[in-house]
Amino acid sequence: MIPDSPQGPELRRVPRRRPITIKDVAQLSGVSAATVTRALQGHPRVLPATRARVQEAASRLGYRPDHAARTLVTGLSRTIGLLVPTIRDPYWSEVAAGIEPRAAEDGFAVLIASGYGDPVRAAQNLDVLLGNRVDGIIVTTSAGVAEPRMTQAMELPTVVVGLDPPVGTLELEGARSAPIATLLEAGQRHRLGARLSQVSFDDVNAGELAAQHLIELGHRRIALLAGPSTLATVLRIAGVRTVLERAGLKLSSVSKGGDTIEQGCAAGLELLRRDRDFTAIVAFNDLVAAGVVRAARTLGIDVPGEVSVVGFDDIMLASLFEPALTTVRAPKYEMGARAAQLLFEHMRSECEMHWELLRGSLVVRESTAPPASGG
Amino acid sequence: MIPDSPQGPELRRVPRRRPITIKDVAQLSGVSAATVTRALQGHPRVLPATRARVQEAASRLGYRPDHAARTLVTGLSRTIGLLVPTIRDPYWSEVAAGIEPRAAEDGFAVLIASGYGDPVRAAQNLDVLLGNRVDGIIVTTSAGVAEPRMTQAMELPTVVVGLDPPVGTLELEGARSAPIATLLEAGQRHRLGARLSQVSFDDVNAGELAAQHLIELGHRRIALLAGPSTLATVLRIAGVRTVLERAGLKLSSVSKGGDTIEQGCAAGLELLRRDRDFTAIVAFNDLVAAGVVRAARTLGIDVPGEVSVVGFDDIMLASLFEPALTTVRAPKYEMGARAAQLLFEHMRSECEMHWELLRGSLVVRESTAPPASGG
DNA sequence: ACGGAATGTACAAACGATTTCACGCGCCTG
DNA sequence: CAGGCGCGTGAAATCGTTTGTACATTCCGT
Repeated sequence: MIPDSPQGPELRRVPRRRPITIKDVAQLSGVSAATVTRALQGHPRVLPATRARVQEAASRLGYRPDHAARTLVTGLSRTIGLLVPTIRDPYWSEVAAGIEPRAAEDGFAVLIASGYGDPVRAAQNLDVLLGNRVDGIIVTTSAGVAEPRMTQAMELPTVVVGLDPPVGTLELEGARSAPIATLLEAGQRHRLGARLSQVSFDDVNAGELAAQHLIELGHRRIALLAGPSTLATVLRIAGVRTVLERAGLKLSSVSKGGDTIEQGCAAGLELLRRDRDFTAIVAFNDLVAAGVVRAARTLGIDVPGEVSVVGFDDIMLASLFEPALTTVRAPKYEMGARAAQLLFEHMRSECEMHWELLRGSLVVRESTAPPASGG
Repeated sequence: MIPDSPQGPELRRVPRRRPITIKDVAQLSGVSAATVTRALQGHPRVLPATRARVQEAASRLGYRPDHAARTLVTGLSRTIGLLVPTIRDPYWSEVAAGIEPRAAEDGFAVLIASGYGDPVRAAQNLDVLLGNRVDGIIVTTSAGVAEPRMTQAMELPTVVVGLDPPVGTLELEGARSAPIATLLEAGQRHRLGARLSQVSFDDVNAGELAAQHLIELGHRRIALLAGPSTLATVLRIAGVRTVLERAGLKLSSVSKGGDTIEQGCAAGLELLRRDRDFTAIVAFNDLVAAGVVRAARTLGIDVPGEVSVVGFDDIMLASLFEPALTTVRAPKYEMGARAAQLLFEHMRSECEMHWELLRGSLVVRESTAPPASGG
């Protein structure tokens, strides 16, 4: 939207030796530039002999088509943009890792930009992507893009990964169960273009899996540490509640747990110091779960002996921690791969807009066990 | 080198609505295209009034200069390439995180490619970068690029991060102390262009820091778990040896430790089961260190009570592990930032080729303590 | 043997921005 | 008062590739 800023610090015009162009190849192989293009692109109406001659010349000269020129005329950059909060976060770097090979498979490069959860920087960096004429964009909801419509207005194929629009107004306690249906409906409302899809982690199902696991172990009194005020939190809680209600139970308590190990530890300390009317804790994610475990250790409470703890995401730490954390694994890499796949289908217009939920899977490790006193 | 493959799967030519070009802005503001460029680029010889009119028109139309066209004529893409083994590795994603903001600061986008430690894929993906006309490249040594000269031949500004060329031939025991000097000399030998620099972690110093720490704690018998046959391993061992020799000591034992938590655990088990003639272990990296700790726990050996363990890198796990690992922190983010800085200086030709060593810093946590029996 | 496909190739016009050069104007200076 | 200089602007060339169209060749069937 905003016109480009001046080019910034002067870059010395590099005296690169004149690059090999298509004309050089044309000359060496004794044909026109047009034929060179067709020969190299596999156009059918080129004599095999000619094609061979051209290829020979091209590889001899080390010809490499100029991407910019090609983009200029075709309007396709063979590049996709990825906007994440920060690549430093292992969660997102794994999503990114899932995207890359799928893109490379089609010869696409991935342009990475970070939003840092800040609408201003996100918008700026998104602009860098758009300025680079990316053919499509994968953007994570928590990157900080204030207006998803921003990309839609561009009529660019877009895939949104994740499901964490800040829902500040949404009362944590108020949202008893937020069925996917209403969310889908909300998605329909936002529907501005058909070249948009979304890939999300099925938070409700994840909550259900966690709760199910604890119930099967025999726990009947379960506490929960919520995360920040995002849909992910709300949905996971909803999932937990659903399963509990089905078993005729309800959550012993719900309190703020944050989303870092320190916050988890603090919340854990507070929770565990109160008179304990629970035998298990569902933490918002693995970091919080690790924090709770640490808090328990500090208080001399055994995990899983006295309290079971289950987290979400299955970050690398989860398996290495002591005790190794039981968690609901979020298919991060797969989400990236799926997002890339959808994006390519959109770019080929082979796919209608839709919302895809990827299910997590329960990973049972050492932080959960049957309750001591049988619940 | 290899002529471009055919364009791959057909992308439907998107019926994007005609994008706003510079001509539209020119028309609306009643000037020529040339003036629009100058006005928006901050060229000095444009009447303020004209500039204002142009800017107004540009932002009203939502004009965004076409990157491809600009690249075509200027020869500069305002994009840098980054080649890492895989972005999935938190180590490299942190390096990448250090690069991005520096690039964004100058309006540069970062194109990411993965080498997966495989020369073939690395070369392919490097080709994608080069095809995209990146203005510079940051490549990690372990990405798998067989020929560093590949980029140099292109006369592209390049910064190499890391220092792990496979040194298969190098005998682990043979390399008593590989002074940085000889490495620098080797670097000089490879010197093909002056627009190349390297940023490395000072492995020798890191080894020294680790050894120094243990000696200061009072340890006198120290064992070492080496990593894979890379320079990093050799140099760290050299650093450790230097300090030990200065104190009139020598390593109790050196054995293969691998570079994963599992390998570390296996090696740790073997090491700890032998009659223990040491009170501390220097592990190749944090993962191996964590493996050793796990092995110790398995055998009922207390860390740090009976054996101290120190690692390298300070990966996120290190601080969260129990006991939290004492380690020598590798300045990953800073290495990325520094690499980006150097690259930009190269692009502006403000900087001679050089080899920069970034020092680690000792992070004392819980896995080290004075020896029980006073060494 | 001849008209017309079918086929292979060349020519030239895009694509959208930057940049060189040239032009006209007003002002200063000798 | 005139020549020249600096300034602001426009016209046109240019970057390297793709692609629509036109031309030339070969080949077929009758």
